[in-house]
Order: sequence, then C-alpha cells, then structure tokens
Amino acid sequence: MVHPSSSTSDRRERERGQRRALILRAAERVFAAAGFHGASVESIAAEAELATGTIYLYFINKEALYASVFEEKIAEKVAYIESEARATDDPLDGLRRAVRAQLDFYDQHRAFFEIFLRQNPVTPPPGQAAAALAPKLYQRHVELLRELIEAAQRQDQIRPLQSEKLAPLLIGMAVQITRDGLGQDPREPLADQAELVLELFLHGVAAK
Amino acid sequence: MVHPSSSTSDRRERERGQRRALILRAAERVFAAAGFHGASVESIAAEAELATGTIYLYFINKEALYASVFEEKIAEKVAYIESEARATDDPLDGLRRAVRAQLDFYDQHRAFFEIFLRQNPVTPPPGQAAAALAPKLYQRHVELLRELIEAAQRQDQIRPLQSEKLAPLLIGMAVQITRDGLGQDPREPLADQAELVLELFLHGVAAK
Amino acid sequence: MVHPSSSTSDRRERERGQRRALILRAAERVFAAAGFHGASVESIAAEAELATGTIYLYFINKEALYASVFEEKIAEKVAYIESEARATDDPLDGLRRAVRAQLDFYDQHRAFFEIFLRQNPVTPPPGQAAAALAPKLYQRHVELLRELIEAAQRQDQIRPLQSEKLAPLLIGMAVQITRDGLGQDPREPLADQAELVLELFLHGVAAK
Amino acid sequence: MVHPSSSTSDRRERERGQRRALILRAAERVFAAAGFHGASVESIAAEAELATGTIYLYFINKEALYASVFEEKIAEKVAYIESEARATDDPLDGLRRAVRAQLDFYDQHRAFFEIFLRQNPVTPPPGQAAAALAPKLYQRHVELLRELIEAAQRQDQIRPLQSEKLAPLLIGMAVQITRDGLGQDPREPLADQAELVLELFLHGVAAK
DNA sequence: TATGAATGAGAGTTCATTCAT
DNA sequence: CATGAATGAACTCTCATTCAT
Repeated sequence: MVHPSSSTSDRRERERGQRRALILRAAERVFAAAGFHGASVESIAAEAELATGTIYLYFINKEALYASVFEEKIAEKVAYIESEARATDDPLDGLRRAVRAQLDFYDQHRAFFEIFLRQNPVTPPPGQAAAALAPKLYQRHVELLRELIEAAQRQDQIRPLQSEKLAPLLIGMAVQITRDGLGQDPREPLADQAELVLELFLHGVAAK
Repeated sequence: MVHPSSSTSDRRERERGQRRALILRAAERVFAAAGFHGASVESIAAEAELATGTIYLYFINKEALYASVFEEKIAEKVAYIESEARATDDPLDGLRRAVRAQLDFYDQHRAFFEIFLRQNPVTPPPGQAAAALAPKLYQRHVELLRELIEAAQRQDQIRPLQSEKLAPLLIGMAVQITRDGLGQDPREPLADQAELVLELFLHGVAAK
Repeated sequence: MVHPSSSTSDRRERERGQRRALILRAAERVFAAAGFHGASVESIAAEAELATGTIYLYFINKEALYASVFEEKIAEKVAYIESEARATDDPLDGLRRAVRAQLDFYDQHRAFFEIFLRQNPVTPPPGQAAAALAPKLYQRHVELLRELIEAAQRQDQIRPLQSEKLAPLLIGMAVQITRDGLGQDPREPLADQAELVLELFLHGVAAK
Repeated sequence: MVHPSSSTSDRRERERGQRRALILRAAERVFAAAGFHGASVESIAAEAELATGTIYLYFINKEALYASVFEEKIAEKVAYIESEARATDDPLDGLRRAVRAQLDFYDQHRAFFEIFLRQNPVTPPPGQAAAALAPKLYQRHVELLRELIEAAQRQDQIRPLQSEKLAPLLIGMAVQITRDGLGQDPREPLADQAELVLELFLHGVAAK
C-alpha cells in the first residue's frame, strides 16, 4: 500500500469501467433489436437497470454511445481475426484463417451485424464523431490482409498485384456472404464458405 | 387522337407522373445528404419547391417515399447492368461488363449510394414495406450473373462451381470497392477496377 | 311566360336548392357517423358524389354546413311537434301529443341524434354561427308547450304555476329518455314512454 | 415515522398525485373554454405552467386526459349528491336533497358543465376509452334515486310505478334546468328550482 | 359552375438531454 | 455519483380552404 489514495481511485476507476461495459452490453442488445433511432436512451438504461441520467455520466450523448458500441465490437472483430491469422506461419493459411475468422465472427454476433450491415457506420449526422474509429479499424483489417498477401508475394505464392487493392476484395466477398445470410433462419455456419472464398481468391474460377 | 376525351386524363396522368418523379429526385438528394431520419418531409418538400402536404398526395408516408427512392434507383441500376451485360454474346465478356456497369453506376450516382451503403435496405421500422422490392432486385442481379456464369460453364470457360455462390462474391467485391471509395474526394473512376476484379475472379491471385 | 329570363333563373335557383339539399343529406349521414371533427369535407363531398370544392359553392365553410344540417333537422323536429300538437283542441291532449311527437322524432332520426346529444349545438368555436338558429328553435318548442300549458291553465286543468318553467321540465324528461335509449340496440319505441311522462307531469308520483 | 424509508416514496407519490391534480384542473379550464378539439395539449400545459411533454408523463394521451377530467368531475358530482341525499332518513326529503344537490353542483362547476352538456360523454373517437366510466357513474346516480323512490314506495308515499323509469325523468328535469341556465349571465342559483321540480315530480301540475 | 390538386398552418406525440434532489 | 421527472424542440401527418383550369 504505497499509495493508499491511489488504490481507492483504482477501485473507482475499475468500477467505472465495469459500469461502462455494462451499459455497452445493454446498448448493444437494444441497438441490435431496434436500430439507432428505434432505441431510446431510456430503454437502454432500463436494459442496463440504471436510471436514464446515469447513461450520460458515461457517454456524452446517444450517438457517442452508439459509436462506442460499434467501435468495441469492430475492435473485437479485428482482434479476433488478427489472432486467428497470426496463429500460423504460412501466409496463405493465414489468409484462409482470416477469412474464416471474419465469417465466424459474423456468425457469433449475428444480432449485432443485423445493424452493422444496415447502418454503416451510423445513420445520423453523417461524418460525425461516430465515424471516427471504425474506419481506422477497417484499415487495420486491410493492413493485416495486406501483410499476409505481401508475405505470400515474397514467397512467390501470390502474383505481384497491388496488395492494397486485393485486401478489400477479399473482405468484400466475406461481407457479401454475411449480408446474404442475414435474414435467413435457420442458417448454416457462414464460416463453411471460407474455403470457397479462398479458392476463388487464389485460383479463380476459370477452367484451366 | 381516336379518343380525344381520354387525352385529358392522359395529360393528368402524365403530369402526375412528372410530379412524382420531381418529388423522388428531390427526396433522393435530401435523403442522400441527411439519411432517413435526418431528412424531414418538410425539407424534401422545400427541395421540390412544393408544400409539405403535397408530398402526401403522392406517397402515403415518409417511409413509402424512402422506399420508392430506393426501389427506383436500384431498379435502374439492375436494368443498366443487365443491358450492358446483354450487349455481348461472350459470357466472360458479359461478366466483365456487368462488373464494370455496377461500378460505373455507383460512380454516376455517388450521392445516392452514400445512403445505400449506409442503410441497406432501410433503417427505420426494420422489415417494413421499404424492404419489399429491394431484395427482389438484388436477386435479379444475382440471377443475371448466374446465367452468365452458367453459360460460361457450358462452354467450359468456368469450372463447375456452384454459380449461386459465385455470383454474390463477384457483387461483393464491386460493392467493397465502392464502399472504400465512398468518402474519398476527388476520386478516380471506380469502373477502372473492373478489370482487376474480373482477373481475380477468373484466374485468382496465386502464382502459377 | 311573361318573364322568360326569370324562368331560367327560376330553374337555376331550383337546381341550386336541390344540390344544396343533396349536400345536406350527405353531410347529415357523414356527421352522424363520424361527428363534426371526424367528418372531413372531402368525405362529405364523396358521399354527395361531388368534388370537394363544390361544397364551398353552397356553404361558406364546414361549420356553416354543420350548422345548416343541425338547423334543418331541428326545424323539422319543431315543425313536426307543432303539427302534431295542433291536431287537437284539448290542451292536455296537445301536450301529450307534443311529448309523443318529440320522442317519436328522436326514434325516427336516431342516427342524427347520436350526434345531437353528444354535441349540442357544435363543439368548435363555442357560441359561433352554429349556435345561431338552434336556440331560437328550442325557444319555439318551449313557446308551443307554454301555450298549451297556459291554455290548460285558463281551463283550470293545470295549476297556476309558471309555464315558462314547466315547459323545459317536460322537454327535459323526454330528452333524458332519449339519451338513455341512445346506445341501446335493439330498442323499443321511445314514444311508448310518452304516457308515463305525461302522467308524471300532470299527476305526479306521490300516493294520494 | 415507523418506516422512514417509505416516507420518500410516500412523498413521491403524493407529489405525483398533486401534479396530476394540477394538470386536471388546468385541463378542465381549457377544455371548458374550448372543447376537446379546440383545446391543444400545449395550451393545457401552458395553463398548468408546465412543459408540453410533462402532460404525457401523467396521461398517455389527450383523450385519456379528457376522460379523466370527465370522470373525476362526475364521480365528484355523484358522490356529492349521494352524501346529500343520505343525510336524511326521509326518502322524499332525500329525493329533494338529491335534486337540489344536482343543481347545486352544476351551479358550483358551471365552467365544466359548459363542456359536459355539449359533449356527452365525449366527442372524439366515439365509444372509446373516454366513455368508460361516465355511464357507470350515471348508473350510480340512477340507482341512488331508485333506492329513494323504492323506499318511499314501501312507505306508501309514492305510487307503485317503475322506479327505473322515474329516476331518469327526475334527473332529466334537473339537467334541462341546467342547460337552460347555461349561457345566461348573470344567473340566479339553479338550486332554487329544486322545489318546483320535486313538487312537479310528486304532485304533478294538474289542478285537483 | 364544377373540379380536385395544391396549399400550409397546426396538432399530437416522442425523446435526447438536463439538473435538482 | 445516481436518479428520473421535467423539459421543449422537432417531427410526421391531416385537412379546411383556395384557385387555376
């Protein structure tokens, strides 16, 4: 106990973080069910079993809360993809795992992506605070794939095409698979289609 | 001129159609700038230089107007892609033209797709009237590509993979290109990337 | 044909009156079904198979139309009561017939009185044009009964109480019977209760 | 003081009740002056010196507020009549007091009855929530008079006529007195006419 | 005279945000 | 810090009335 006073503020800070997380989880559920405008701050507070005003102690306004929900989820997604892709040394296998992880994450967070794919990144004042972090995370996703592609290129496994153009195409295919699977119920695991995506990406569909 | 009496109602109908189109164009601009909830009916009316109430003579409510903006634009897009793709007998060339037309249409209607790519197909009461036609048009787009793919398969130009899986992947790549190009200003024509998309689609990126 | 030109305007005037009556009848139906505010001018025009604007060629505004519907109906009611009451020389019989006629008229125009008893004489700007004629007609009703009461008083059939106080009481009893019978379906003829009303009015309910 | 913790919620509840009553009184004034449709929620809020939205914290919508104004007033009326009538053991005196109380209550709440007698029980969506309690309260009024009449009948003070028919007639006479006195200004107390009503009710107007 | 499309003021209601407790 | 009642701006939609045809 060198700094007894700081241990108190540590606890304070920890509790604050927990409450913030509590609100984020509640908000995610409510936004997923009702969309940005359909979700009232009051209903989010109720879902979190807090008073309406309390939300504003943790987020300056509704839009910031929405943005935070988004960012945390997308950060989680990118982190998941990254960890999966880094689990191998083979760049092509890394790409395969990255695509599979992307589809898998969609599968695991289906309710959330029902909003994500409808409102990207946020409906209201476009180009506002909400859009701040999300593009950066997308960039990280792109960068990860680029690295893998370039590693494969260095090993002559992939042709010397512009990696910054290829990465989005790979992402776009996975996103479209998700979008198609969106309203469908019951559904097969999207991740199953990762192999097809990679096959196409690597070898194309043309007959030899 | 056989039925001069009908010429009056003909004119009426034509004028009604023109007015409707006028409102749709105004609504497109305002929705593109502000999104569904950010656009007030009053602002749309002002943009169309009409009174607020007039909007309701042509569309039962704001959501129906929004849906109409969407549907007309997407119908136009699919029709454009279809006409471009049908302009050749070679299925592979058809696919190339389809992708190029998709990107080109995005280029030509950039303001609109600022909404489209954010809200797909519609933000508000989810699963309402708005979502009615759009999925059908997407299906038509998919069907068109499937036909071309299957024609190429019959000519042994494309391997016997499931065409209903391949078509969305092709669309998804083009969409992602568009999404990436969204906020960027100034921009190069998206259509320029059609060749890369098709190269990837047909031959993949793997070194031989 | 001394004034051929006037015969033309006669026809004009007659046609104008017919159309006015057509509108009044349509308005009565619609007002009875929906009340003053629930009835739109457009719906009245539709009921009359006319264009909306045409209504305004015959009535300066909706309220005036409503007032006319009212006045005509109440004038008809008073005229009917008067004619029934005058059909006898015996003042007590006249009173009995007046009460019966009042109830009978309610019976015959049930739909109309569903509004009348709810909105008396008109909801909106109270004490406006609408209220103009109706009180005068009520006064005529009161006067009629007063005359009969006073005639009976002159014949020593009714005690020398203030006739201007008695007449409303008689009317009030009949109105209350109507109000009670309002929502009831099916219903016995209200007129059947005229005898009870008069028995009470003349002899009271006290045991002798 | 036994449960200090409950005293907080007690106060809350009390304050809520006071606020509700404040709104009801304001609404009564505004509705009385302008009728249901003429009164805007905004004007009622202004009269209560509250914000518009506050009204909706206490009443789900305008119609519910209107219905509450009605019901509370009529409940008060019937309670008043009942308490007055029960203050004596003599059934005939009870009837006299009931009639007097009815007229007296009209006198005391004149502004309110300007609406009541125009719109009975409620103008708007007819047969909605608004009409729920009022008829029941009217029934209680009728029942009270019936009891008194039947008590008098058992004492041979009133002839064996159907009490359920007589009670409305008594009420109807008092209502008509009120209606006549409605627009008149200045006015004598309506209650003064209670004696005449009862004299007529008991003994009729016929000369012996 | 008749039409009915257009007008635009106005109303009820919601809800993000604030702040006294 | 937490509360939740209060706020009031803003929105969608209606409809009485007008007027060019």
